[in-house]
Amino acid sequence: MPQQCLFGEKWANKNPCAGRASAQGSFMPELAEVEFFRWQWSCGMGHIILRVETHRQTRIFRERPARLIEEALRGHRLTDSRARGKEMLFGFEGVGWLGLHLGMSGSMHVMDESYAAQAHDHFLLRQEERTLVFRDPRQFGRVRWTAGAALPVWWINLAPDLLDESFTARLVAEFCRRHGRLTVKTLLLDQRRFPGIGNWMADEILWRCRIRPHRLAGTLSRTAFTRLHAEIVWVCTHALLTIGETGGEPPADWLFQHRWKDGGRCPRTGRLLRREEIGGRTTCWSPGWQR
DNA sequence: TCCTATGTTGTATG
DNA sequence: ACATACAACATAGG
Repeated sequence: MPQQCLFGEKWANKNPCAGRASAQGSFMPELAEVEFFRWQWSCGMGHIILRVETHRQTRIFRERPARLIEEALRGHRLTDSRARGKEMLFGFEGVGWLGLHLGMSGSMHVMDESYAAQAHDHFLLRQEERTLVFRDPRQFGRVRWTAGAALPVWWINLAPDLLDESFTARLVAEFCRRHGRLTVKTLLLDQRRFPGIGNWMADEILWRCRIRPHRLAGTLSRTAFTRLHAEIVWVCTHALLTIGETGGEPPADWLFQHRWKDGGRCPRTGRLLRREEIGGRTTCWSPGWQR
């Protein structure tokens, strides 16, 4: 099974976190951030989990008891690592699969072997030379475990990767027509068709398409479907090349850099950006530019 | 003190 | 049954 990783599986012995203090901070996980965090743990590949430490009462273990996961992982090698959208899957010698989701505030880190857990470090995998850390203050994240060599059903049923050739403009059009009464903003956040797109990516894509986020999906033209597809692919690709690879941020000519600032201006028109709540999520758009 | 937060899900409503 | 809307989850920071 080929891995969906833009950069290949180039893990080495080095710690990819080294010299990247800013990435230890808090950015919220969408497609590229998830890929970045998945990559962080790659330095643990091929190494045995000596011991697992958990905060057993936290919500991230609501699907499986923490104790079960502790016992399942102990003594086994981390041998597989993949991401699709916001979901991650780590394999252990055919013994089972660890599924991770970062929720709203999750992050992953690599610390030294004697690292002491901080308040929100709910899940620590101890290896001989390092500790793999799952941190999540708000506990909207999730840890799953599926025993056995076969890929978990929930993983197999995930929507196709947005950078896979099977993701086409036709699929976008069909989904928009099927849910024609939803705003296009709400639609882009649907992980069943657009895995990995989150709030900032949705706004970025619509801004590049010059489509107002309020537009009902059923009112979009054929041209709009084509543009949507193209910008989805473009934003995913370039987010992975910036955020995904380095843990940094996209360039100043992205909406990303302006969307949260009061008085932020559209990089294309220079006009003030507007923020409104659409479908329960704060949405940023550029009046006059998006129609 | 009150408001916000880049996500998902269970439940209510149409 | 099906699609859509929204409160709830838990914590930190402005």
